[in-house]
Amino acid sequence: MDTALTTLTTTLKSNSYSLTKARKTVFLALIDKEPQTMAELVKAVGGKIDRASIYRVIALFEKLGIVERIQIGWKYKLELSDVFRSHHHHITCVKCGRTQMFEESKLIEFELKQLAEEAGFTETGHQLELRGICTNCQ
Amino acid sequence: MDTALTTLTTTLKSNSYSLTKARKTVFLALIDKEPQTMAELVKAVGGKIDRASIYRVIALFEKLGIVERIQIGWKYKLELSDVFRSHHHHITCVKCGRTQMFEESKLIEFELKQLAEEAGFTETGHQLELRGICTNCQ
DNA sequence: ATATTTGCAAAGGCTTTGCAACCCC
DNA sequence: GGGGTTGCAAAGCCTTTGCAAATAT
Repeated sequence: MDTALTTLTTTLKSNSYSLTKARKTVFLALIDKEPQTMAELVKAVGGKIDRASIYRVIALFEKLGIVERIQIGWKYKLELSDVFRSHHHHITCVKCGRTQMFEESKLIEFELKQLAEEAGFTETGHQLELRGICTNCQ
Repeated sequence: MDTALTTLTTTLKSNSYSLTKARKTVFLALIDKEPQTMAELVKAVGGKIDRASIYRVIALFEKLGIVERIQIGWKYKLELSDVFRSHHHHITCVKCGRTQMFEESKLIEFELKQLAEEAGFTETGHQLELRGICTNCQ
């Protein structure tokens, strides 16, 4: 986590942004946590940081690749990007709504790159969202 | 397209819903079209159908599996589901924003099912969103 | 005929914006 | 000190909801 803060500072500095109280607070609220909705994030740091600033910090973090917006159904949640966590995706139970992460296989990653190429694109990233029924709900 | 309308009617009827003017109009605005945002859809049929009704029709169509909400970045667009179009996904150019569809491979589909199983889930569906740079923008 | 569906208008959320005060380097 | 940032309040979207009128079978 100390390393993480250093990485954050470096990323900000190298893009000519400063490490402010708001940015640090939002970052700490995201680290080592499950993906959060904006509402949850606002609840978590709302007392300290203004709603509008949270939105601005998240927008900046997304631009700098610090945060990723992942889709859960038609809503989205926020989590730190692959720089701070290993590359993964999520599967959500359509019955109970529980979300769980899983590592992606190298094979699929390779194939996705290939698919993109066949379509005439150079892949720069992807998002994968699985839906299913979890063990408890079967 | 005549077949499509028949399928629509059947799907509605078998769920005890009727084929109304609003539902037919929205359906026709979606058929054989690129994925549309809600705003575009409203613009397309807005003169004829009220905004609120369009939302209600889309909600119903989603529930019945007639329409799918696909993610493009952090927005969503609407298109007819696999029942009316073959199963596919989209790739979006991060530079020019153009979205293109591509067929998914059986291999990937199989692997996704497997991944879900390893996580303890029975897969019921998935969404895949690729980002990349298209030929024109390279 | 009557249960469903629509249009209208209004409310509810979420997100963005302008601007003065404030903070970081 | 001075430009980048924040908080506040207000505005802007997008989406949902209640209800009376219109429609489908």
